Amino acid sequence: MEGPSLVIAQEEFEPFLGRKIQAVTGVKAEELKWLKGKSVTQTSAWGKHFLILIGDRVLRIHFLMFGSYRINSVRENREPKLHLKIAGGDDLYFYSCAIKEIDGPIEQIYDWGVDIMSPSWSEKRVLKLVLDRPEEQIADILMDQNIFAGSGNIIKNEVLYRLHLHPEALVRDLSPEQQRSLVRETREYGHQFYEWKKAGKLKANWLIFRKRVCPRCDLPVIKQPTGKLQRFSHYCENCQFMGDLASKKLRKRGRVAAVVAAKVQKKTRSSEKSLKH
DNA sequence: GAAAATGTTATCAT
DNA sequence: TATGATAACATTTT
Repeated sequence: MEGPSLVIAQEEFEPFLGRKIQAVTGVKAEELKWLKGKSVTQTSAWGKHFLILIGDRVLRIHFLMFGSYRINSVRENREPKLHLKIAGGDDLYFYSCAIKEIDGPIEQIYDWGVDIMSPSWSEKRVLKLVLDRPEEQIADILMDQNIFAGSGNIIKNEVLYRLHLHPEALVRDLSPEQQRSLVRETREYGHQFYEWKKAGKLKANWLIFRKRVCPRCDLPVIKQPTGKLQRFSHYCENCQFMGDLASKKLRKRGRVAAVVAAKVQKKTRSSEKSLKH
């Protein structure tokens, strides 16, 4: 689950705030039985962390790749990690997720300036963090939760495709404009993701992720692990480039090579000339 | 039915 | 001590 989905979760949990927890069951019930009789004060989200505040205690839920939650419906043949029975007859279920109590207050442990979904998101701060890592591949940068909290593999691939950037391009090979648009577009796409997901149209709007051919040029999509993280990248070799500075360098190298070739040619010609004499 | 995949964390090795 | 590789976890989709 990526960041935008957690914002939706947070909205869906609002009706249960301040209502008494009548019963706690599920795999983690024993260690979480202290929840009984209490009520959720607030929920929050930072990146992919779903935070449940109960007074001054904080539960952190991470859905990882396969986690899910249900409100007033159960998943068949599955035991929830946690099931909260709420006064008034509502039920909250958490499946296949990592639940951990953490030490608050959350404002001191989380920096919302890097959360792509937060109103406190700071372009300046994020750009600085990106520029601090000139040698890294941008595919790795977009998965780094300390820089783009909430961004995941879908967001990574879609953003890079939209910007015509190759996943293996290095931060330092991007022009300053490209570096800035990388930062802006990731947040922008996160919000787009949120709207599409709420409308049930997320998959319909994927351009490159899990696609067979490039929607722009019809060539086959490359799918291979990239960077130090070795997560799969989906990209088009024809439409995504290594960055403006990288291509400038290549062009320059090309020009230098051409000049050298011309010199060699000239030299050869003149030595041929002197041989004739 | 195998393999990959909206991902992170703990543990062991270097 | 820090960095890196590997395993563990868990379940739907391809």
